[in-house]
Amino acid sequence: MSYHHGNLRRTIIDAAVEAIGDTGTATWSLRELARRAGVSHAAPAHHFGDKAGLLTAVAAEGFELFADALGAAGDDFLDVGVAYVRFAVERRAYFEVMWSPELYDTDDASVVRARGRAGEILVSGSRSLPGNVEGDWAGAIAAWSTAHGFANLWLTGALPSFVGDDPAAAARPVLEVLTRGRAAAGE
Amino acid sequence: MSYHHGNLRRTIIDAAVEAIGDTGTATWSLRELARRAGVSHAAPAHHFGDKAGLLTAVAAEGFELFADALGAAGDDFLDVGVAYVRFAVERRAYFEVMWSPELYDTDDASVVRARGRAGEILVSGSRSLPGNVEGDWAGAIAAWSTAHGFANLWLTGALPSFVGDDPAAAARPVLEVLTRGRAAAGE
DNA sequence: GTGGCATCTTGTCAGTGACAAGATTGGAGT
DNA sequence: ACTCCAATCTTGTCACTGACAAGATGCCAC
Repeated sequence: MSYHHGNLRRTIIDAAVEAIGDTGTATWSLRELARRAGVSHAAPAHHFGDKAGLLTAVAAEGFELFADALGAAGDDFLDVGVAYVRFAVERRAYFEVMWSPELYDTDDASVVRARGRAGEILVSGSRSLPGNVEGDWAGAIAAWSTAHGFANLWLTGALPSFVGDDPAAAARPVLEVLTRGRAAAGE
Repeated sequence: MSYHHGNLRRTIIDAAVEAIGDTGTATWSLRELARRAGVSHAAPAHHFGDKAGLLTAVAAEGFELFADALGAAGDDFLDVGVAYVRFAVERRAYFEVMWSPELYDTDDASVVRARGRAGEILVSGSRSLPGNVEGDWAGAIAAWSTAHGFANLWLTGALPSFVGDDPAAAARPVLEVLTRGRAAAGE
């Protein structure tokens, strides 16, 4: 092992994401990540400043991955919603950090950019809501809230067991509730 | 100040709730709460064992208050949903702890009891969903998800500013989306 | 090939959670 | 009134943490 690690920044972020996925954001330490990477206890500080700096990097990367995942789902409201839930479960660590603004710097330039990209994709997805009219913010926010709420409830383990063990399959009928009767009612 | 505080348990819980409301669950320490209560650094440990024990007490009390708030809202789905959001914002500290299972002992007897009580009220509220049929778990979970998601998005500050500054007023039209056209479509 | 700079290390400090052992006190039983 | 006991709180201690300062190393542009 040479003096310079070579890819410490990437390694530390990956270790952080893994640790967060295992036990959350509070149970590990920068020093533990440093040990795991075979590096001194102060090395991560050079790249991230402090713990909030590391989590800022995780959040920024998370929003980028999130935007990618939503974008790949297409233009249909249901598909975007399912992708929203799928991302939350499959990349749980990123998702949890992203929505914990007290943990990182929400005004960081890379965070703002990535979050903006994800937001635009979300808005364009809500346009395919049946019966959607221009400026119907209640409908768009209801769709967002439902996907976000379902994802959070799934992650906290609060949902009853009969919804099954496949989050995407369970989310679809729930999101469909938002479309029931809407087209028929001509709203 | 006598040797025995007299009401340390209550005082520590209140101080914890206040601190969580200010800056979250990670920025304060048991020792700081002890100092604030004018008590030695190890006194809280007697009542709660450790930090998780304290948060377990907060969560249990939170679910009790939550059940009270939902119960007081009546039987209408919309009113219960609005009460859900209002509780999340007005008692933010309790709400955040309640839905952070990694912070406390979710199997604690008092937690299980209080959470069960809140769950029953929630289920009975979903029965008033327009077009509700017996066993329509997608509808009930959609309602729960929407209220829960809206509350979380509000708390994280993710919602656009045009929704206003009154969470209850903003939540109502969003929750109403779930009822649009449903009765008319006879579903 | 050398100077500069990003990268990483060593050293240190106050603060933290957790535990052990001892001090204090109110109150129940007699 | 007295004793004793259990709940409550204190003091002392340990390994660990985040944060900072100062120094060592080695890659790379020139």
